[in-house]
Amino acid sequence: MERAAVTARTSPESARDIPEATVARLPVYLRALTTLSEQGIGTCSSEELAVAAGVNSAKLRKDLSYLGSYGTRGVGYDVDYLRYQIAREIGVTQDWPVVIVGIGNLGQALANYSGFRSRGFRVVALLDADPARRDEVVAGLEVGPFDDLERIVREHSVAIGVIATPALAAQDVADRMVACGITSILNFAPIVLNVPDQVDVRKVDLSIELQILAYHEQRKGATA
Amino acid sequence: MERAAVTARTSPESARDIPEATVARLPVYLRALTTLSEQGIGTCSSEELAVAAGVNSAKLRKDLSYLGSYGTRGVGYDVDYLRYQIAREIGVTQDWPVVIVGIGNLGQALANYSGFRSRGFRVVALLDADPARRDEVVAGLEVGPFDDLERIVREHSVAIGVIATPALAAQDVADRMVACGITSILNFAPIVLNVPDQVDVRKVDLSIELQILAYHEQRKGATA
DNA sequence: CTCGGTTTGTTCTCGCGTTCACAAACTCCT
DNA sequence: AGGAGTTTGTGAACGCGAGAACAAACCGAG
Repeated sequence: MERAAVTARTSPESARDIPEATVARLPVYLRALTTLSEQGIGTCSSEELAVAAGVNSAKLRKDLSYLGSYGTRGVGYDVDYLRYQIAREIGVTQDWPVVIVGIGNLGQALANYSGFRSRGFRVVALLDADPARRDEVVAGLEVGPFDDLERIVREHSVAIGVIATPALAAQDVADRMVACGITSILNFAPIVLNVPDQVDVRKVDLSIELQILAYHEQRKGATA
Repeated sequence: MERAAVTARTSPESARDIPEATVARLPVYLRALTTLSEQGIGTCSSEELAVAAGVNSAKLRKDLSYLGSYGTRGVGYDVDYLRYQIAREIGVTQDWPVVIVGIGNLGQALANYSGFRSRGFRVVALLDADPARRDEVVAGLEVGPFDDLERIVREHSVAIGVIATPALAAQDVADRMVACGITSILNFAPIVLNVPDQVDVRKVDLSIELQILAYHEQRKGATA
């Protein structure tokens, strides 16, 4: 498979601009490939992978083409090879340290979520401002005071923070995270965070998702 | 999510085709308006509301224009009036009954999430296939057997189901939900669900969100 | 009543993302 | 070796959403 090296352009590798929409789908492909691999499937066509990932095959091929030419015409894709290439592109071949702030119901659920560890993320600390939660052990980690944030980030070179606090505390937590040098935030609090441009924020909002479903549900009822 | 143009004609109001991107932002505006209202603010301009919602004001005005003309030129929007109009459009002026299946860490967190009740959703049942979880009381509700699904859906006219099970069980749960008449599913399991076209599915995937952050994080490091 | 200042609703343009369709490239069979 | 059958990678067309810009509409002062 030295062919890949031939098609490489000016930059050594992986420095092309990948569209945001494609980036959002790469993890889906990665998961589908992992499933296929676990089923002992060594090769798959773009059509098979597209079905497994829930997209259309043309889109899949175009997405993969941004990474390079990792398939073989007339044959398809080598499952493990493609899986590695996507993982490398996303950056989950090594582990990313993650800190979770706010260890309520949701924070505990996140801490216990096995999908993180198996997908390139390692929870290095659980922090909570509430002294009542201090020293509880969740998922094998002691819950520490929020003020430990700076030390944790420094010692573990944490770049990614997860906010699972109530809405009122979220902005303060975000500010502190940014001050400590965290540059990517996953926010579960139902509030719009204000952060500098160079910091990436992704929001997961449960009630918004339900409201979107409710809108469509309402329209279904109207036509019936 | 392709929403077919079902009834594009003949409707008094609020039946216009609202773009999917706009629908996804309406709940954000709704939340921002609620916050403003709680602060005692009676009127706001598109610029103020846009800042509170984290979008640009031209986009906000365009979004609102799909609903109708609810503002006053030279003045702005009446906060409570606009809030009601958006709530009505989304369909959260009445309560939607919701059933949650899979009462592990995440399911419990969801059951306890107060944002549901306050935003037009009412959790009517918690179900789990595991007998060990049976009869536990979570958020004031007894955890019932998964086989109760059909009865619950019928008795409460449930249209929206939440799946918080492990990946392996999720497709079976979805199939059963569809068979019972549920037409909107919020899926937290890391798997692509296969459902009929008329059923809406929204996916919340924690590790995918983190992987997207990791991709950008990796690129930041590469340039620095 | 009129005029200046303000803010909405809408039109227009541009860029991104999706999809189609097909040439290029590979395998297998004869 | 050559041709038939597959499947990838990509150029081109198309549609949707974002943002800029402006006319229409409203308020208040004089």
